Amino acid sequence: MTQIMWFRRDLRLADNPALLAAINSAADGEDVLALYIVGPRTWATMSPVQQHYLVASLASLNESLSGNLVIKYGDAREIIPNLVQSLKASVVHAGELHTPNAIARDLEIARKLSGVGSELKFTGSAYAVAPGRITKDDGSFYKVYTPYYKNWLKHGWRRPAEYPDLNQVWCTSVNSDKLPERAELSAFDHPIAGEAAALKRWERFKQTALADYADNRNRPDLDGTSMLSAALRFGEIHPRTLLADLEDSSGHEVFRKEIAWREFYADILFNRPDTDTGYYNRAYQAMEYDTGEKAQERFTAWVTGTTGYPLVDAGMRQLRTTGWMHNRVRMVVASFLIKDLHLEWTLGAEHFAQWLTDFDVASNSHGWQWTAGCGTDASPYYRVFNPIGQAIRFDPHGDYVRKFIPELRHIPGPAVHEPWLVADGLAHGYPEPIVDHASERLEALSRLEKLPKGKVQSAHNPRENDQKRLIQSFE
DNA sequence: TTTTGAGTTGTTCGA
DNA sequence: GTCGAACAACTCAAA
Repeated sequence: MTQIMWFRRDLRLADNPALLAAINSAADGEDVLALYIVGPRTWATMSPVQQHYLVASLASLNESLSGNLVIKYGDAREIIPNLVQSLKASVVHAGELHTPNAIARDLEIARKLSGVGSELKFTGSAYAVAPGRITKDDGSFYKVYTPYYKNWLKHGWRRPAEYPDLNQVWCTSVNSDKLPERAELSAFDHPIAGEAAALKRWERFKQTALADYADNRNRPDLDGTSMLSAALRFGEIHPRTLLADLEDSSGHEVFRKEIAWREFYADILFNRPDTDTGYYNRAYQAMEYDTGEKAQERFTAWVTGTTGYPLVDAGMRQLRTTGWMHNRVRMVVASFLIKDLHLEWTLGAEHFAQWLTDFDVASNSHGWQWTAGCGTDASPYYRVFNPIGQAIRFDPHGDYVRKFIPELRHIPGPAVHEPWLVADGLAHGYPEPIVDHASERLEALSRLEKLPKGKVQSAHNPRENDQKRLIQSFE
């Protein structure tokens, strides 16, 4: 008999309750299969940076498991039941996932397993407080961040789980599949994947940047953020591990709130699964967007970082070359796509999904919807980012822009943010602005005013009962 | 049921 | 250059 540990978004050994459950459940004579499954459709839509990061993270996990990680390539709906039958596995252990597609898939697998006398058992999740657990007195979920945060704090979380005993007998009778070839990476630096690298980065962030996080987190020109987003997305480190180290000072508090934002958006998506790609506030479906050839050209300029707005272009190029973009810049490029180019936020969300190594459907979709105005925030309609104002404020010396835009490196200081005002500023091929921000801002405001006023329409959620049933008691 | 205060991240304009 | 007001109306949470 075999216990199966199915790694998904928890590519680590430390503080991994599902792994602990698998090892502790293995009775005398039972081994444990450490398994990861790469889905062909997922793989095909991943950017080169995402593919390389995943492969590196799996290699790191495999090393921690002394080479006993088995990687399969295919549909988990087939692979899991087949392995259960061939190994006569009694239980498949996993950390619970809370996004709509994962819930549907896990439910299907759970049904298949129960049909053959086995079980898909969830222990733990990717969150300090699992989605669905924080509710108001009437049982409904919070739609505003601040009261959610207060209750999230009050709810609290467990201490990190103990380290597993690796003197476990691992199942070695299953062979790994070979993954398809990967596309080549750009020459830029990329984050180092793996649990050890994540812990090291956290230690370094704590010592160098956490104290000033409240001030510096908005500065893309500084090394002021944790750079742990990809590690959190792949579960190389658990938010509990971070929270356990935080104190009461200002920088620590702001960082704690960022962790809570991640959990808030996961909770919103869990309760409104239609918002993975759909509008949270459906009144905005009536928004007027540009279409046609000109819109297509503008979208291409946005994607390739050739809009003529240096901060926007630096961010878009950082995304494609490193697989990451600073949070402040994400808001600026999002605002630019939606309010300056008048294109639908879903286009931007899809592009981010393809290129961000830290892509997380809840944070991505709701981050975009926040900017678009259709998200949970009661965003004032007049909130339109000025791409030049933001650049001068948050990249005050122009260092960030020059790093990612070689055509502008000859312009010193903050003048780089308005190269068309500098003699020879556009001499190295950098384009003129493709739109005029001042007039596009007014255009965006006028389109927003035309939207019908109305209550946020909550879609019926046909999977609600299934989701409630899947909530385990760990968090 | 009604009421009250609050709601991540902004910009512009005029004094 | 700095600073406060204005930019809508609405939903949400809690009393």
